[in-house]
Amino acid sequence: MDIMKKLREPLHELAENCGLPLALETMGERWSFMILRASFNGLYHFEEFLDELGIARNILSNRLTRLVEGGILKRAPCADDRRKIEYRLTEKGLDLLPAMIALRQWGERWETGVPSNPVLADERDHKPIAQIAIHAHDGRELTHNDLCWIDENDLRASQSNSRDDANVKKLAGI
Amino acid sequence: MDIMKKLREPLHELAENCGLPLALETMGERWSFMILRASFNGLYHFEEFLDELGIARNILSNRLTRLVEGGILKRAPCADDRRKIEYRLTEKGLDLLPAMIALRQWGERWETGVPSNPVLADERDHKPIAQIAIHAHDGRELTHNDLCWIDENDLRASQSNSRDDANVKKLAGI
DNA sequence: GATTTTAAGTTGCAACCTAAAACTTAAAAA
DNA sequence: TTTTTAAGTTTTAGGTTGCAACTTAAAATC
Repeated sequence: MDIMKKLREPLHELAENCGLPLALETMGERWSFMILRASFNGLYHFEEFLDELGIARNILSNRLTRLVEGGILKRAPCADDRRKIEYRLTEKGLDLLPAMIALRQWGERWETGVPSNPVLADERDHKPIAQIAIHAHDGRELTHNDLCWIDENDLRASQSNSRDDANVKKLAGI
Repeated sequence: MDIMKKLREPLHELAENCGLPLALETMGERWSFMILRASFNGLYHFEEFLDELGIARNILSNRLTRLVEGGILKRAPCADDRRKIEYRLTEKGLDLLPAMIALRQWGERWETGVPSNPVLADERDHKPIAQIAIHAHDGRELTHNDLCWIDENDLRASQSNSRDDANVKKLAGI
């Protein structure tokens, strides 16, 4: 049945201790983020995605299947109409919101001519949300200059004393 | 010369006022984020990317060209060795770091068996950075339940008084 | 100075994936 | 009972990816 198999070499085979290749396994596909965005905007059904995205039927079918297999969406037969199937975000899917907003904000900031309307806001006071940023454990905002890589083992060991050098590597290329 | 043309329909034609499709135009390509990550890790040269990523030569060549065209990397001939070319992150490229870390953290959290080592930390105190999250303008952390869409026009108009309903749309599907 | 090696690409080709349109199946509406 | 709707498959053409071999220019080595 499933004629569209995934024979591409998985990205994550190559990079051991990093979540990024794993994340890209499903979300790095063309259309994945657009489908996710449509889900966040309240679309549930196959034909709705079809109309909204202008994607081909077979590709949509394939991508939805992959998102379901990846645990990002869940399929649920519709109670009142047994032809219909609802695609809904799982907790795992909902948890992609910060990444998606970060990408969206980046696109707004750097790609020309995007007035960005409507705007994502806090429901409490209706003010636009802050830019997604990197924060230290105590809330200070950090830039790429403030970051370094440290080895998991040194983390546990050093809690406050110990020599300061250990396996600290400055984030290069910046 | 450039035999690999981009004939795919651009994603952003379909979705007017949103930065996401624009962002995905370049970063939605397979390998784009992996190349970006390699750049953040201090790789500059073609052959370095080749060894690190296990990508095909021609694909790497094509992706680097697109990233340069997209203003995310810049090409710079190497001063001391005129065979070499350095690919370096632009400001626009550096600004993708929050989105990339958000994706990486998501991958770590949800994809099984990723011990995630080394860990990204604050250089000042060597403590791991916080999870990337959505924040209100005043710093409160927000979840998808706290969000809504508001129309740009109402934003300007309503500053504190005016009727509260206007064009506020709850983020659905959640 | 001639030959080899390195760096960064191109080119050719087979396998793979995508897109558009037509077809299928089951359930609901008319 | 026939038509319409929802959600897929199948077919087929054409675009994309990946591997290996080739190219070009500059540096290193003999």
